[in-house]
Amino acid sequence: MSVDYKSTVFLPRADSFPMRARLPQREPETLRAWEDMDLFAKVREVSEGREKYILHDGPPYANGHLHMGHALNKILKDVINRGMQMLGYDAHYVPGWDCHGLPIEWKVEEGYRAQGRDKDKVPVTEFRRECREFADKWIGIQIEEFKRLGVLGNWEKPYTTMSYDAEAQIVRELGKFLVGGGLYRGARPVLWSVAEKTALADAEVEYHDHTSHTIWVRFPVVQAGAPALDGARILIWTTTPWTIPGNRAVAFSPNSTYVVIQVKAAGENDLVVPGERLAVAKDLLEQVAHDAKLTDYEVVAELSAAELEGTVCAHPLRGQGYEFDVPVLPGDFVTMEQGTGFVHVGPGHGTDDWLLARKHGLEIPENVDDDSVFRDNVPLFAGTRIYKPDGKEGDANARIIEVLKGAGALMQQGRQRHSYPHSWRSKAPLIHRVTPQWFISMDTNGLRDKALAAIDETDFYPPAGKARLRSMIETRPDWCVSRQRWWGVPLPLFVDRKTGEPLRDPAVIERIAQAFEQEGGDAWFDSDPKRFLGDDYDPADYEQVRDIVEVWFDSGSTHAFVLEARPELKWPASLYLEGSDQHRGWFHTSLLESAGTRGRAPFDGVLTHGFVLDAKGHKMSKSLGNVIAPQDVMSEKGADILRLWVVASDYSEDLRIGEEILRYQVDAYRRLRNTLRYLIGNLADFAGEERLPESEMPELERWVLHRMAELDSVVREGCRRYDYMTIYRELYHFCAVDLSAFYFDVRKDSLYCDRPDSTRRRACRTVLDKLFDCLTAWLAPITCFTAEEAWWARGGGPEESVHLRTFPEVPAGWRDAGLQAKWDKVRRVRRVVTGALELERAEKRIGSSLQAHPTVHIADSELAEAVADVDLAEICITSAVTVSGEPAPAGAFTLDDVPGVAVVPELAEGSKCQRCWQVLPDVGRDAAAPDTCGRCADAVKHLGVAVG
RNA sequence: GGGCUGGUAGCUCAGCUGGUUAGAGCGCGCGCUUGAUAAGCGUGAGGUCGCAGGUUCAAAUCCUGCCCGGCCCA
Repeated sequence: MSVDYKSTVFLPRADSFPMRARLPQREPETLRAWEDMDLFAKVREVSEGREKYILHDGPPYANGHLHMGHALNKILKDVINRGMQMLGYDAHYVPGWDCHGLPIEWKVEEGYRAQGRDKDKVPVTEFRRECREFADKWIGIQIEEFKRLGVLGNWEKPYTTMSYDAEAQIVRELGKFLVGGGLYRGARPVLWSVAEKTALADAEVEYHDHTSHTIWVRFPVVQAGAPALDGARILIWTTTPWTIPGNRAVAFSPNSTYVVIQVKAAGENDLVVPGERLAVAKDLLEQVAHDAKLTDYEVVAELSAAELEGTVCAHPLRGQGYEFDVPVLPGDFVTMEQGTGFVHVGPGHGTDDWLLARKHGLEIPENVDDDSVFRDNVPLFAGTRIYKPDGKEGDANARIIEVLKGAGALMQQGRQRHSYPHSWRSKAPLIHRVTPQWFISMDTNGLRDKALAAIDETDFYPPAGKARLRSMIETRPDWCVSRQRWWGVPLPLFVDRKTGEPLRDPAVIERIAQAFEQEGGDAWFDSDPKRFLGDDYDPADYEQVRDIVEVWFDSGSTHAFVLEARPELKWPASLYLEGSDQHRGWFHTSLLESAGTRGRAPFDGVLTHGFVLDAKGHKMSKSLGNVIAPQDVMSEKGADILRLWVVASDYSEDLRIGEEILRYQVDAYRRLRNTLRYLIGNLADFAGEERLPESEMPELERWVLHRMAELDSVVREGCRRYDYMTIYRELYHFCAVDLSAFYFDVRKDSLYCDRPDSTRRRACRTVLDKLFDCLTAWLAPITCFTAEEAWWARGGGPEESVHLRTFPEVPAGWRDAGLQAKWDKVRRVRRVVTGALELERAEKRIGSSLQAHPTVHIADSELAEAVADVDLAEICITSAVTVSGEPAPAGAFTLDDVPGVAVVPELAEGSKCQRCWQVLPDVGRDAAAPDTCGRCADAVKHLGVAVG
């Protein structure tokens, strides 16, 4: 009997964009399509001549698979690049890799050990070749992994620090410091790995717990600064007995008070002599007495720090080869946390010590050799060893303790577990020792000041990065750029055998650079020195340095051999973007390198992101089993999910990731995808002629346009400020709350049932078309795969890829604050209606809201005015609404936060239209379309559909 | 141990220079729809704003200490 009108309803058709996204399968297909069309080249083509935006890639290290930190870093870079590109810039992104250095060298050595080969019997260049191959292999792997994340860049021509041109330029950069006098050879304490026989960079050091000897040693006063010290002994405490032979001073805190005590008795401690007088810090007296088991003592004097000045001690081993004086000096680094308040100073074994010694012109002994063995000239201890190659303790400490005991200098000994520096590779404990190393001076040529000034000229995101970098530059010591290893750029230095001075000749440097450009750094080892020295110098007069350049200088020079060398880029970079650890890493060294050679930073802006933590906010680690690999997310959920996670998170802090968090992103993704799908479905047969000028549109449409104008600002501003979290939140809210829950829901009736030529439907579809245009563009930097899929699903636009577009221009006229204010009020009234209907549903009086005909009593004049010319039935999705100015009857439905509105729900009169399901009085009047309302009957007839 | 940084509902985030019952979305519970359906709509319940003090008429917002996390450094 009843007619099936479904075929006359214009339901969305979105087969080309299914909800089942299958991202793990589809994304690789999209990638292939991009490769086939050479998307990156095309993007470059369309942006030719535009202002450049250059995000210079901080090079990841070429070993191992990507982890979540890499994924975060590269996705963030990609989102920003794409955003700037769509903002209208030419954002040419060149990825790069850091290739030299110990980790790779170590890996290759591990292979040697496994094969029983001896590294020392392999020619340097063969070893280096294997390192190069190792790096090459991992670059290839990482390229594929980065591409899978959706990262768009110049993968055809990435940069590497081991390319010949890079190695050559690194030599030239170092040459600038050399010729300018900023590079010098110095002896100063470095953290030295006995196991690897090399100095380590700060970044190569890890702190682990380590059990050390602790000793309390007495230094006899030979020249008292204050009478109370006459004949007394100064007590020091240290965890490194082996530094005692290197002692040259004792330091005290200039802000503390000290005491002299007389020992009366000591229990179970025959190393203390009753009657002797000892000087210690007042605050630490009790602790010292307890540790040294002084059972009875008396404070005989109290001394200010100033009274200590001028005091001189003897070395505790005076008479056995240690005859020099040991001055007692003020030192800011002395703390009252542990020990005695006096710190023994070994200028060769600590930075504080070294600085103090330099300040007071003390000797800086080089007591220990590469193997941590005391040299022949060290009395009593020559030949003893601090650490064995496997990191175990040698015989030095025991011997020193024994000798101190014999000399009556030792007062007490023990052990303490504490944090201690270790090598990141061998995990062996390190020592501080002075070695001849090459340094870039922070002060020659005003490098520190230049760098600090450059920081002030730089924009930091978030701003806190500025202070962080600044404080590091302010306090850092000279930059040690030499390493005693094989895999790196050779230090291009010849040292005059007579003077010990390096040859500072630009021509020599340039000859070295030329050779490296042709053959790479291997040329250094393969060539006769004459090749570099030319005819001007006699090779016999010079020693060729065999050290290599530390890797941070390599990466600090990328701006020179990438940004300056490639005409398609620009110097300085628009932005450097890395994790917050790079304040001491790449940001830091790039700044120093560039400030030293070019007088300014190689970047206009610096952006730092936090670290990826697990769901509970803890560091990811294999041992905790809380590691989430990007490859797994990729194969289970898809890159767009990971990309959503990145932009939904506040990258300025640490980011958490976990199963629940990812599931949340999957849900969010589905919502966004469904929004696109709804647009595509309702625009399936949209023709350009259908478009309606904005001026002829209903207010509801113009309200959507207004919202689009707002979103446009959010997107553009967010891109400029790298604030994607806000973009994401606003976009999502717009899709879920404004569109899906309101606009789409309200306009469903019109889209499905109105005549295609009706103004209302045409206006709506015009807006849907604009929405599609905007949303695909706005989402393109974020969900790059899905935005493209949607773009293609509609048959594509004028551009063959969504990524060739820029953000659509949104006419300023779309903004209408008055309309916004009015429709906010309309929606407030709507909420009261939907609330009332919910009660009706609970009471089972209605199911669909179309069954209702509420009466809305509005006492609030502003709300009444807002609603006056609005079809509330349409907006509330009911079949009818009666608006009344009469006072509401008792029991009418109200909401506390919408005063002045009361709703009395009733059932709609009439019968249900079989086409639009509204309940209307005029259903069934037109025999040509039985059981339909007037609007639908007209639509059906217009369609010319045979009914019945 | 030091510097920097953070700790707001189950989750991701808003809450500006202190001022009514701390917000949003998601998730969850309940209901509707079954013509966005591996969808959509409505609605409800969730928070001692890390803890403890203090300043103030008033603090999630300011101060101090502590606890827990992170980065960097020693």
